[in-house]
Amino acid sequence: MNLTVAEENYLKAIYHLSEEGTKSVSTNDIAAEMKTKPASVSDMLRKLSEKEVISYRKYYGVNITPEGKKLALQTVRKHRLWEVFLVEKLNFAWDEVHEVAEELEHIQSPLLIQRLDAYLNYPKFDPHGDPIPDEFGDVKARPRVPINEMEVNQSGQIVAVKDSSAAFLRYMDKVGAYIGARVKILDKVEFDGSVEILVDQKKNVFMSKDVAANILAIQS
Amino acid sequence: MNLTVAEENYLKAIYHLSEEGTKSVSTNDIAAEMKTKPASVSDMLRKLSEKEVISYRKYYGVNITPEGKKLALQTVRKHRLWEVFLVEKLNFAWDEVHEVAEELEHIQSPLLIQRLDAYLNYPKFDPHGDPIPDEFGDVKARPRVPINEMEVNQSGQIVAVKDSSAAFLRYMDKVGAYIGARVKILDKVEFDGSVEILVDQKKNVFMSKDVAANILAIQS
DNA sequence: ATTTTATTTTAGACACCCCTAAAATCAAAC
DNA sequence: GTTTGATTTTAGGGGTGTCTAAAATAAAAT
Ligand SMILES: [Mn+2]
Ligand SMILES: [Mn+2]
Ligand SMILES: [Mn+2]
Ligand SMILES: [Mn+2]
Repeated sequence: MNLTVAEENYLKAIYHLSEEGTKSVSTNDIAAEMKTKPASVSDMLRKLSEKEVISYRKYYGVNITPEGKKLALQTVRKHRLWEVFLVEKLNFAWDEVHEVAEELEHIQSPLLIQRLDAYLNYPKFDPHGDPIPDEFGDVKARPRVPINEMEVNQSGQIVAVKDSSAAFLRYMDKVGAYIGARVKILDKVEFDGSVEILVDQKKNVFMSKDVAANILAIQS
Repeated sequence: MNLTVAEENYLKAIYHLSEEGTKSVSTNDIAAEMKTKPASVSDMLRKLSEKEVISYRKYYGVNITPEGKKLALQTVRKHRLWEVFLVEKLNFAWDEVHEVAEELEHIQSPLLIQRLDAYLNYPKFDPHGDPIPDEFGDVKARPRVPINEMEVNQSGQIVAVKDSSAAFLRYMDKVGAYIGARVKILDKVEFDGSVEILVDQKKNVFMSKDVAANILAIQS
């Protein structure tokens, strides 16, 4: 099955939205994710459905098929490998890679990806801590907890961010919260869920629940 | 001026054809180069003309404008830098890079190209010996002579190939004629222009005029 | 059960890029 | 100068992907 660039982008979005919840994905959600209008989404859903990468009942939302998931994971794999390349080899900051990877992920060349993977030494995670699927689409999932759900006095290690936007990543840089940093929950405010944490054993940071929910850690 | 991928490809083709001769470029030549139909070319010429990257009088062929040349050279620069990357870093053979570079050259990111250039140590030539324009579009031209135009007993060094097709490059590999190899003209057949050469001071190779015309050398 | 509201789909339109077939134009031969 | 032949353009149409406005449908409220 050959997909166009637009189809690949839609399918990847549908895959990501599918992973978030267990229910089928709505037209509006896809439109929001893709920054297009629902009418455009309906049109695309018909095409993706014809190519049998999604299953689709009008008005009742979308489910990705096994074939569709496999294709989406290939795109995710390419996206994340390119992100690693940009950061590790070309010295991009982790908040500068997303847009470029969004283009690079559509280059069609199995050899290229195979060689890139080898060149990068078969990385397992991208610069944002997200797992890189292998060539068969298998993902090594790590248990990850948003730090606002950790208990006071618990320690852990930051392994990923949920939000990879440049704005959020720059905030992470600002407070010294990099992937791999140790964190300890010092205090939680019951009222609004905000937390105070110790980052990297040296810096106290106070953050809202919304921010904390985007920082994922393994507890230790 | 923003060009679509198709427009970039056409403009690059027009640039290459312009460099070959001094006359303006014909619709048919562009169609042949782009492997499309003349009707499609006419359509595209109208668009490129509106964007003022070519000057175009109906029925009288095309000339590239200074602005168009600058844009074409940016695409050429990206194409050749990616080719170097593929060969030097990802161990592609020089006959495997063209198709992939044809896609990679359209990635939009000035930072990416600047970093790639630095990462590759500011290469001056691509794997086929073609010069890489700098960021301002300046090209360092080398004097290059097709080896069928060299005299008997003259020596030189292969610096480029005119034809970069996989088939021709594999022939080059087969006869041991790599970029940088020394060559000496041993004999020329008046009748059909074919030549016998000594490659790399060790291998005698007999080739047709057509083949020899695609191997470019500096005389020494 | 009916009305209201939110969501989703369809209709119609436009930009892009390609095609075939037909018409227009240029250049060469007579 | 007129005819002929090659080249080029235009006309018309198909596929992709987007949009706005209107219609259809589902879900929620009464
Ligand atoms: Mn993308
Ligand atoms: Mn990422
Ligand atoms: Mn290209
Ligand atoms: Mn080249």
